[in-house]
Amino acid sequence: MQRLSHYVALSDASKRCLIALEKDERSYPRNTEVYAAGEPNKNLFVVKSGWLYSYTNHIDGRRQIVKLHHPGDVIGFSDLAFTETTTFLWAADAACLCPFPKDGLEAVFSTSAQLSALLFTLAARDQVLLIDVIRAIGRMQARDRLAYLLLDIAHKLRITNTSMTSTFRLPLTQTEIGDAIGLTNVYVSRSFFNLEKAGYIRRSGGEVNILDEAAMIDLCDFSDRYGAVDTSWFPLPAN
Amino acid sequence: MQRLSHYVALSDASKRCLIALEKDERSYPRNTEVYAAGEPNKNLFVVKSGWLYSYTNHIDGRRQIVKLHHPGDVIGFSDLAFTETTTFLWAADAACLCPFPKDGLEAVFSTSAQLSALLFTLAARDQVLLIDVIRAIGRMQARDRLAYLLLDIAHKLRITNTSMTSTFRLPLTQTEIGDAIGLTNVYVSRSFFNLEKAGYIRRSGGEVNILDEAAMIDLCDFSDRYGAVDTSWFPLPAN
DNA sequence: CGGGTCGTTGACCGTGATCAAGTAACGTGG
DNA sequence: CCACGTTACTTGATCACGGTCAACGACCCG
Repeated sequence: MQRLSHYVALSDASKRCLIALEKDERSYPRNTEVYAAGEPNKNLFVVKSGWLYSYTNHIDGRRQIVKLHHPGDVIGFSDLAFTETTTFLWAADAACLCPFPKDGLEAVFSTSAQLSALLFTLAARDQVLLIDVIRAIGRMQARDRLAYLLLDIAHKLRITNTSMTSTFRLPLTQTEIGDAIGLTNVYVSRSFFNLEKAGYIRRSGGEVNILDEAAMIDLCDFSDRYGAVDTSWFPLPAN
Repeated sequence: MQRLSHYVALSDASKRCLIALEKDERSYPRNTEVYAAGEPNKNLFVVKSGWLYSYTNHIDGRRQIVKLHHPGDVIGFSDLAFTETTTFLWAADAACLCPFPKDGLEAVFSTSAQLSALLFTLAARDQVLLIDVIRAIGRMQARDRLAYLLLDIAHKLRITNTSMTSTFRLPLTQTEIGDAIGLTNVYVSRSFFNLEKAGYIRRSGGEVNILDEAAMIDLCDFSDRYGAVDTSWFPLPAN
């Protein structure tokens, strides 16, 4: 809810809707599966804390990580259209989630046009983020893909943590990073070394420090999608 | 509208909303740009006829095609969150589009919770389709990526054209196909040859015939996303 | 101390990119 | 009707990026 009111002034009705959705909560230890692909999906989840990711499996055992989830994210929009989940959800770090039933959204659409529009907009932005990933994986060399991923994470973390400078903890193994950007763990290691050697980043103890953000933005032609969203067309909060 | 009522019985209010959106129309010849990335985006478009695609440019001149658009598709959801377009839109074939202003959606959200939910669901499905592309580009070898693309197109065309068997016209150059699945035109040519040699497809005069769909589905672990969508949680059409 | 996971590094290999040449189809204008 | 230019597709030769396999060290935890 904090995260949502960041974008637009919510009406009281909208706020009541949201509070109803966040009442429950559940904890998951590090390295546990929240759900598997193909399960009936009745819930969406709001991330209260922790890092998680959604992934799919490939026939030969390889994985593709599709989305990283951080505090404030809503997980499960993309599976709304289906009765079964299409991806696996994994807690990369100890996490706390607020599950709420899919038909809780029914109440949102019926009572708050404003909130509906906002959720729709966030789903739209998710699409753009996925498109950015496609661009990175489809047309960038290894080092630039890694630069892209690091910038994306940094910018995303800055939404909720405005005090964050350019250093952040990265609780993912290099295998996981590779699964996110279509590389092997070995080449992730080499790409890290490349970025470090060039003076773009520094690593120490599970933390990454982005030293030359401007140069890295050039490498991968990065655009920040996490800033303001266009709310000009939204219905009036009156209703 | 035809396409939408395919999924759920629309209320009269919903239908009136839709008709208002489709009143205008505009034609584009083959190989023309509808809009460029970075333009102010005021409109969404419904495709009445033709093939189009959205793409992004990369620094070194390479392109990444991100979505193919066919009759019945709504173009522009993904850019709702932004005041400027994030991709280019190109008519790969003579096309006819119905533009409608972004704030036309405001009316939808205010008057029809049902229609809002449906549009939301379709946007959600689009996300899953993008995830499928990420999986293909990130973790499949060339031949399987092409198999994936062909299957995706075939299944999509079958939504609106139920009589379609397994043969369809493919009005894209091999360079464009490569831009869609992260390959060069040369390797697209070779991958086509592979699929043909293996007896999976046959080509003639701009048409593709899928001979062994089951085998191709195995190659790329394909799932059809275009069938039914889950409408069970939708608000009642009463309002 | 032993076992496990994770990251790093080296050697080698293969997929797909790159470069280039050749062919076919098509539209244009003389 | 042919000459011409353009675009698309194919095919061959070569190359390089990143995959694969393997070994080793660091670290953590029991």
